[in-house]
This record gives sequence, C-alpha cells and structure tokens, in this order.
Amino acid sequence: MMTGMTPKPAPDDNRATPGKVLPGSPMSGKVTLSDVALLAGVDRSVVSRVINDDPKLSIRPATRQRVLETIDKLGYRPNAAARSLRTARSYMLGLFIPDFANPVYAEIIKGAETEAGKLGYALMTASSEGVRQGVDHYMDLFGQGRVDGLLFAGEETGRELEQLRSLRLPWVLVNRRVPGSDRYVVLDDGHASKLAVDHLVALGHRRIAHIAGPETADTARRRRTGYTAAMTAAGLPVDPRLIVHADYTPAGGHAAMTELLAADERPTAVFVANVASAVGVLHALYAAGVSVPRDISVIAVHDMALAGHLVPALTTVRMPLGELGARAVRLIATRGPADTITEVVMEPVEVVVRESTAPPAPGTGS
Amino acid sequence: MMTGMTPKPAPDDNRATPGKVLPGSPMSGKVTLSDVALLAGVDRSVVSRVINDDPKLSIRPATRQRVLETIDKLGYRPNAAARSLRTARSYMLGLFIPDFANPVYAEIIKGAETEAGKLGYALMTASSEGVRQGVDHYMDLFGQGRVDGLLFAGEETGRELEQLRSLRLPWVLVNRRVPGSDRYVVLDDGHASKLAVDHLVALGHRRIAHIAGPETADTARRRRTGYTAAMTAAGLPVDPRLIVHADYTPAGGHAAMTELLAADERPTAVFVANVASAVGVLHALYAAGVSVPRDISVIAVHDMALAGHLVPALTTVRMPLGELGARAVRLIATRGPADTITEVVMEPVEVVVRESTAPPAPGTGS
DNA sequence: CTGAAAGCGCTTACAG
DNA sequence: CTGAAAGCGCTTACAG
Repeated sequence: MMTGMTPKPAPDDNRATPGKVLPGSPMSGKVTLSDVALLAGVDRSVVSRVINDDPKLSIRPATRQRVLETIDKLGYRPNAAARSLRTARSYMLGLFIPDFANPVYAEIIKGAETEAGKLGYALMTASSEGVRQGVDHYMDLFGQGRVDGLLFAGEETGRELEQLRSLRLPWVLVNRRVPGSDRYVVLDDGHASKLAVDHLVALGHRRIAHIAGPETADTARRRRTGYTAAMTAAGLPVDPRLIVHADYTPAGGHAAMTELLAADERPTAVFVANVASAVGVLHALYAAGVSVPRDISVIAVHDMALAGHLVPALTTVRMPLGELGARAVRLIATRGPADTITEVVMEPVEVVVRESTAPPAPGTGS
Repeated sequence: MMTGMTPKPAPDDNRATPGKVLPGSPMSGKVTLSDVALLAGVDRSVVSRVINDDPKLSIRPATRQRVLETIDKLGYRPNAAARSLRTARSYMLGLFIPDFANPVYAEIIKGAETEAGKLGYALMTASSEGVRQGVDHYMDLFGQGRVDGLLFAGEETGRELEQLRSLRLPWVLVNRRVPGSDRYVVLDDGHASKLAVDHLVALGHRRIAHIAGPETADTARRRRTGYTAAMTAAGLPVDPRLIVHADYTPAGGHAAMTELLAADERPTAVFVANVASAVGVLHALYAAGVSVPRDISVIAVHDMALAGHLVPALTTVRMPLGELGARAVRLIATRGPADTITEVVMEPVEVVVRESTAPPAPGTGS
C-alpha cells in the first residue's frame, strides 16, 4: 500500500506501529510530523508544506496524495504550541465579557464566533464574574501570547485601558467607549433611542419616562442622551423626574418602575434601556395591577427571542449585536497592530412592534 | 541600580534598551527569558526556576529579589506556546456548549470558570450554533493540544463519543449521558422531577401535565421518567395525553401549552422541563386568557434570576448548575487520563416557591 | 522537485 | 549555589 517504506531506518521507529493504528482509536504516544514523514517516505518539511498549502511547493500529485493519506491514517493533527512558537501566531482570539448570564452578550459572542471561524481563528470567551481578581487572572493569560488579539466587552474598572495596553497585542473595545481610547466598535445607541421615542410619540404618548442603565456605562449614557434629544426634537419637555437610573438587571428595572409609579403624575409610556431591566419593569407593573399596554406602554432596547415571549410580548428596538461581534473580530484580524485607529458604528436598527405598546388610554397624559 | 551588569557582552544586547522601558508601555519587541536573565545577570534557567517556584533551586534571597524586580521592570510574561511545547501542558481547559443564549449554560460556565481559575487553569468556552460544521471546526482545534481537557456539554450529534475519543485527551460529558460512555457528570434530574410533582400534589393537584424536553435529550428523558415515577408514587394515574414533548425553547413551550389547552380535560397544573419552555408556557396561557396560578399552576426545572421576574414569578426547582460546572472541571483536572471512569450525581435540589403555583380552584380537577 | 538545518522560547535533568 | 545543553514540534529560507 505504501510506496516508499522508510528510506533510512530511523532509530525511534519502534515507538509507533502504524499498521495497527486505527484512526480515532485512543493511543498513548502523540503523532508528530516526523511520524507522518517517515511513513510517507518524505521529509518533514514536505509534510508541513502540504498541510499549509505552501504555493512554493511543487510536488508530484501522487506524493501529495500519499502524504494526505498518511496524515489521515495516523490521525495526525499539528501541534498548536509548536506552530505557535514558530510563527508567533496562535490563531486564537480572546473575548472578554462581564457576565454570561446577560443575553446581550450571547448575541455578540455568536456573531464573533462565527466570523472568527470564517477567518480561521478560534474564539476563546471568558468572563470575570465582575471580580477584579478574575480580570487580572485573564489579562495575565491573554498577555502570554495565547491569543493574537483581544475583544474587550468586559466590566469597566477604570484600569482597563492600562491593562489592555500592557498586553502588547491588538485589542478593541466592544460596545463601549472609554475616555482616552480610540480603539472601539460600538452600535448607534442614539439612533435606537430616537426610534423608541418616535414610536411612542407616533402612538400619541407625550409623557414618556426613561429607565436608564448605570451612569457609569457608556451605552447607558448614549441611550439617555438619545432619549433627551429625541424628546426635544419631538417638541416634548424633558422632565428629570421621568428619568430613573437602574442597573441593567430585572431587579433594578423593578425598583425603577416602582419609583416611577409612586410619582404624582405617572408616565403613559416607558422607554427602558435594556431587556433585562424591562423584565423587571413588566413584573413591577403586574404586581402593581397596572395593565400593559392599556395603562402604560413599554419599549426596550435590544431584540432577542425572550422578548417575544414575555407577558405581554415586549416591543423592542433591534440592534445588530451579532454584527457588532463579527465586525470587532474582522477589525482585530485585519487591521494592523497598535497604531491602528478604530471607530465604527452600525446601521440597521429597527423597532419590533409586539404587545407592550399601544396608544395611551383616552384622557390620560395628553 | 543593578549589581551584576551583564557578565559577558551579549551580541544582541542592542535589541532592547531596558532602562527606557516603562512597565505597561507598548513596545515592539517581545521580552523573553533571555532579556530578563541578561539584565539580572543570571542564567535563563535561574529565572525560569524563580518564576516556577522550583523547590530544587537554592538561591540567595538577594538574587531572587533582583530577578523578580527585573521581571517587573521589563514587564516580562512567559510565552505560553514555548512553555506548552516544552511541558506538553497548556493549562487551558475547553468547554463546549450548544448555545450561549440558553441561560442554563451561563450558570454552568460560571461555576466551571471559577473552579478552573482556582486550579490555575484558563477556561475557553465555545459553541457551535448547533451547526455540525462548527463542531468539527472546534473539535479539530481542541485536538491540537490547545487544551489539557475538554468538558463537553454540546449538542448531541450521535458522533460525539467518536469525536471526543479521537481527540486523545481527557474529556467528560457535562449534564448528559450518552450510551456507551462512562465519562460524565450529571445532576439528579429524577429527584428534581419528584420534588416538582410532590409540590403540586401537596397543593392538591391531581391532574398534572408534563411539558418535556426533546426526546433525544438525556436530561429530558430523565425528567420525564422522574415525572411518571413521582406520579405513580403519589398514587396518581399517568395519562399519556398529559405528556407533551417540546424543545427547550419558549416557542416550543408555547406550542406545547397550546396543545394541552385544546384537550378535552385540561390539567390544573403543569410541570415544565426547563425555564425557557416555561417562558413560552406562561405567554400561551396569557394569550388564551387562562390565569396563573388561579386556573393552572406552573412549575419548571432550574432556578435563575429571570424566573423571579416573569409574569407571574415562576416557581422552580433549583439545581446546582454552578457546582456541576465546577465539579466537571475538578474531575478533568484531577483524575487520570483516558482510563478513568467518571460517574457523579449532585445533591442540593430544592423547590423555590413563587407566584405561579397555588392550590387548584375548588371543583376543578380533583 | 525534495531535503538539511536553524531556531522560535521555554524547562529540566545534569554537571560543576 | 549557578550555568550549559538538549530538546519539545513545528516552519521556512536555503541549498541542491
């Protein structure tokens, strides 16, 4: 079956008995390039070139075929560490997020993972559970050459820029800006806010509240700014009592909505900064006996499967989260290292109308 | 400042100008062990031993101090590829899941990540978006020595055992069993089902339906078996018309509940196999004008923040998902390679009572 | 068309 | 107490 059986007797030929190796069967010794070369009767460099499709290699089709068959037969897989040490590339990208439980990141991860695969990279996603210690641990790991680039969508600690720079590898902030940085990719949060407010205004609402995200979050600030701008553009007054800051969680949304309900003059509609908060908002309204959308309309940022099945189904503003992740991957893989400036914003943003928004009850608010 | 300034003039000493290097400042050339050794005036092996806390190394405190300071000064980080090539260990673990959007996995990931950190490992989590191609892509990556072990909580494709074995590294199935495998760690799903049914029975329900997961899913099978066993143990008949299979998604739960509502005799309570399905169940009941828990009680498996904020707040059975992830990590890091047999089940399982369960309306069902 | 050789940055017995 | 040397498994100019 094999044409050239081992040109020169190799001293360590005894460590594997190729004929007995079934592909996929567990065996103790690892298969290396040398094993393949030996069995195929060529030099290791030839095997390497065949694997990497080196255009400089001219090889007889029969020989290539033999090499390929041998690789298959032995179940050979190139050693990533050796390759990485030699080429100074790992073909791995890192993605750092604050919390896996936040469905927003699930969308970003998916987009990033798919794009990474297309470009021949693996994506390694990690989180810190919000613990400072965790961040340092992973920053250290990322700094050891395990990844060729880092997408940072993690917690803002105030030191992330310093840490990212100390890594000495390409990085980009995802879905957030940090003062002093010109390496980021973000969505058009201002536009999303405008669409949300306009949707409510078109339904006839005038007294529109905003449950914002944490003041420290860049996305929250942009959405809040977009809300006030859209209100003003619609000729509506911006009532500071109608802006409440929550923390992007159901519990936070619940508390914020409860606060709004306690006010003298209730809003007829609420624009919530994210779906997680909106979940808590809907429950607070349910608990208070307020009917949605009859008494109060609710709209939130980010569309996801969950939104369509809440009670009532939530009207949302869809933003291209997957594309955000994909874009970040493409930028980090394509653009040059440290000196490259990155600034990107995305377009397709749209309102997904469901059950939670409707015209205000006659005589209310307007 | 430095005591021993470079014993012998090194030929490539010009590539770095250590005095100018600020820690954390971006610079082009990488810092290697040699750079540290050179500047500290010791051999590379000494630096290596200091870093790895080699007990065999006896070194003067002053020298160690000097080495440590130099490492700090240069911002040296050991190269993971080189280390990994030399030691045949990557200190990285892989976790494969089917879908980041499923909150169940978020809990597992968190537990696994935390435990991995404690043991000095990094955890690399990846998913396949359910695409076969994606699985192969990552299996290939995992097989190249990038990870020291693999936790598989991925999609069941029917070939996973074969693929996992071809990886030639320690692996363990997480939260699922596959026929022919004795390497897994799972939760006590049967017990969870019993607690759910017992809770409903204690409230006075007799006509209890089960919205199960996909027939192919191991967890779904165990929960369904647990349901029938608990019903029988409670002296209640198992009506096959009251068991509907869904697919662990809100849409599936919605469809299944709609089917149950169309039946001649409606159940007074529903035990749902997971929270995602329960979200759809609650929406289906809302859409049909059925009040929860007045008309129908709902309980689901797995507790998470979301459950407490659904409308109405969902009664659940909490299972130790985080501990499941942590346990899997510990097993893979501790146990020997291929030949080790793994079989584990967890204990603390409990009902978290919220708004969605109550005694049946008088005259109904019983 | 194919092979020999150097070297990526570490770790680790071993020698002194 | 410290240094010299081999080698992990690859890739890649270079020689023939």
